[in-house]
Amino acid sequence: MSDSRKPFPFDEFEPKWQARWDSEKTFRTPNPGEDGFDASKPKYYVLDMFPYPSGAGLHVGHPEGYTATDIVGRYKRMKGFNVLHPMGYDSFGLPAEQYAIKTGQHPAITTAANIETFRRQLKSLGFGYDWDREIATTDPKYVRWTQWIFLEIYNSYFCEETNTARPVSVLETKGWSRDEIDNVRLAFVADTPVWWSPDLGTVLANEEVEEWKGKGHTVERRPLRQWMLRITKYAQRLIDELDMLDWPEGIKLLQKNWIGRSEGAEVVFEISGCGLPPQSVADASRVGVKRKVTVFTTRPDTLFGATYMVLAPEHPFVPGITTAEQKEAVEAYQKAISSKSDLDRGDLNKDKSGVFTGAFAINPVNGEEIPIWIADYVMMGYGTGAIMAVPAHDERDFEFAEKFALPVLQVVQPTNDADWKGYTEHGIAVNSGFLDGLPTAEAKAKMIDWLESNGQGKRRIQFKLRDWLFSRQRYWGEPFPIVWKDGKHQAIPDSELPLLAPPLDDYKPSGSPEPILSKARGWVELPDGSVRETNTMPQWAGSCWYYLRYCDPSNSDRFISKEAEAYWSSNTQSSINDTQCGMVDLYVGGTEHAVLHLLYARFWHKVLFDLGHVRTPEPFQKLVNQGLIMGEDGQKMSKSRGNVVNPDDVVSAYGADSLRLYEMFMGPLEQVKPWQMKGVEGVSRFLARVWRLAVTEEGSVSPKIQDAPCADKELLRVVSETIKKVGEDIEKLSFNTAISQMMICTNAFTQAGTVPLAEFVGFLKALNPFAPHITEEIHFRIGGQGLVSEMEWPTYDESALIRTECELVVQVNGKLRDRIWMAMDASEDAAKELAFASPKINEHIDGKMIRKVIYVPGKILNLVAN
RNA sequence: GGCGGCUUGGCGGAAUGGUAGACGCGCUCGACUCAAAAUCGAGUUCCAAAAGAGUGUGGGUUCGAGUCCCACAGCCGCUACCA
Repeated sequence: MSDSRKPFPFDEFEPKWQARWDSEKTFRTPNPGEDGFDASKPKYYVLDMFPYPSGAGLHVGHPEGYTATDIVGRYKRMKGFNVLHPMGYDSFGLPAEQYAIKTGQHPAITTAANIETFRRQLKSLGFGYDWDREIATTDPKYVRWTQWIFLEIYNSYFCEETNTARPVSVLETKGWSRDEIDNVRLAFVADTPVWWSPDLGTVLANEEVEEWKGKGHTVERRPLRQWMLRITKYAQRLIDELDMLDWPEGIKLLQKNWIGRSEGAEVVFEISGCGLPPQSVADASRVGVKRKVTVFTTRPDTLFGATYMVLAPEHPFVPGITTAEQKEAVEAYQKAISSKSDLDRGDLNKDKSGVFTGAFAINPVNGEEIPIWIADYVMMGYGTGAIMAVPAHDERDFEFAEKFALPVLQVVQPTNDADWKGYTEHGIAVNSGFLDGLPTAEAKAKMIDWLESNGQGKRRIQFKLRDWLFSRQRYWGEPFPIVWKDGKHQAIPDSELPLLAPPLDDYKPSGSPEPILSKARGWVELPDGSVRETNTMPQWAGSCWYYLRYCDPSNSDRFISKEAEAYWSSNTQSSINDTQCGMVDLYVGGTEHAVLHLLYARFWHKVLFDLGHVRTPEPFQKLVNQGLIMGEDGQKMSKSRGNVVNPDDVVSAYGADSLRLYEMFMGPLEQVKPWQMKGVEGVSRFLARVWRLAVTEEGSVSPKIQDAPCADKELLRVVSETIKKVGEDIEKLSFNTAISQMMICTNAFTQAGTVPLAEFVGFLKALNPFAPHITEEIHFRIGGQGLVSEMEWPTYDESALIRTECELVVQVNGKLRDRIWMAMDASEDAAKELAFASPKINEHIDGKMIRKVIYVPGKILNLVAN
């Protein structure tokens, strides 16, 4: 498109207004105590998920959420709020480092260049961020406080009595020993089997494994010494406190399922001596095997139906209990399982496999001996790594029992006519001694009582959630502020923060699990003989608290000042309910962070809450997930499909306002929707129509603009309705319908012939949050003073909305038969009279009795006749 | 397998239980133009049309259902032997 073809000169005025907002700091938000702070205004905190600054630049998904929050932020400013609307960069992490390795440049350089690109692109879209609050997680001034928060976590334990974190100093005063304290810290070191990726040179959290494997990296299971965060202590609170949040129910459920609470019981089985030859009993005692195995079950009511037991192949008791005859088979099986990649264990698991250990366990409830097997369908990582198998009422156990010809014993009677074999629902207990006749729920309770009073088990709540594997072996992350002395870890003094990674020539993966920082001997080895921790933190660390730092981004004394924390946590009425538990009023971002980022950030926030550093129990009050934007072919955008749309191209062809408006007009924010370049043209045409209302082809003020009271009642009504609806729709985040109303309003202006100035300016204000540049420019060209962005939200006269006449729909037996113009407040009798006068109505009620009349004034008259 | 979401014209999508298809795209016709583009105006669910039919399918509640309830199907996500 050549310049002369552009319907309005966005390429000239968009950069002009961006420069003006920038130089005048139009969107600067002062903190309490700073110049220009107005304490009488309520606060509104609207947050975007900050981008990871990749080399590829922004994609069209970014401006979707960012435009939505920008509209809300600009609108709330106009409505008289102190709006906190910041932006920053999640600039640590594995992708940055991989990119640096590929290009041979230091990650600090590539990261800075990428941030530069992102900043330019964000500014070119005219977002009203307070750029004075811009942060990057890699900034040493930011790292300093990430490390400080880590030390707060490190120096805390979880107090079971209060159900909160407390400083470990509490334990010191109680006389706890150093080792005892280290065992309960919220950040702790453990030797644990982890996912190690040789070509990435780092371990990965369980939840990251799939992502990187998908990108072609290899991953293997290894036991390694790692830092962990005790997030499991917060499992119950992380579930319960979801109730206070205005989040989509689907996301809440996703988190609940991830945390995976299940109620059940531990049952203790003794290992029977009968199956054990003397030498293996001796083996057992030598390796410290207790002669009891504990299983976890959610169905203690089925204990009478347990016909065998299964241990995970890695279960530590396995070597001790295996009989001499079975030893070879068991070891072969264990070896086969450990060499299997998890892919095999996952995808190719159609067939159950397992081996008999030769040992037996005694069912505590009836004294029966049942065989102990090992099988890979039992995981070491969940429950106790051992199960009682009840094949009659568990699908997996049933499949296994069928394959290995193990007995299947019914203990639950279905309540419907289903076959009892493989019946896993609740029913009535049978063949179960003292439980017989009880429904499942009661049977569970009675069995747990029995187990507890006989010392054979106890009630237990089990979570799927594992402690958070928090260390990485990479270069591009925050080093741990920890040194090791005499085999024990300790925090470095606060005065040494931030602890930055040493410069390295080579940060490529070595193929060994030794962290990359250990290569920097001069950094690692300290004069007093202690050595630095060489692991680094995962990318999540920076994104766990960035929303707090925005509140007070340049504070060098605290991660956030008490005053800033108090003000930005203060209660404003959210649009959904009146109580506020989260600091951020509105948080918009993609579903890909539904579990991990949002769970980790909630966890850190709760620790900070417990320690008295923040006053809200939750970080994010209202969460909205924007839907994915698909390619024009309806497929996910990807380079390989060649359907990627670059926002820069759209901006240069149609302007930033058109891109913003189009992304909001595509459909509901939360919905998945395909890109259509024709649609961008459509909204661009709409903006051109608005432009031509006020500006002639020569660029002067259109003569249609008349600075006189609006005499056109209908036009006045449309403008008033538009201002009303746009405001309401922004509150509901229903941007597509707000835009369609503004299109209706523009069409009304166009048809009206003259455009009354006051109404037109009101309209410009309503359009401003969506299309800030063109509205500023038009306002300027028609002689307006000041910035539209700094004006108050337009008002309208309620009386202008009132209609006196309406088109009443007349139905006969629910079918539309006629429409009648009549007074809005007409009585039912008057409406009926008009209806009976209609030939179309008479045609349908002729010769019939009117049985019932439904009249909704202004809407509908339904005659029920037969 | 489990959980969640979605299903409305040729397309993107509108519809507090009350005129289905707002608004936009596309298309058709007209105006302007030597012509085209742009722009402006009219039309556009289906059927030639009256009648009628019509919101994935089948049932139900209701004076009235795209909307509420039950069952089913298809598509898209996430998750996966969690005992």
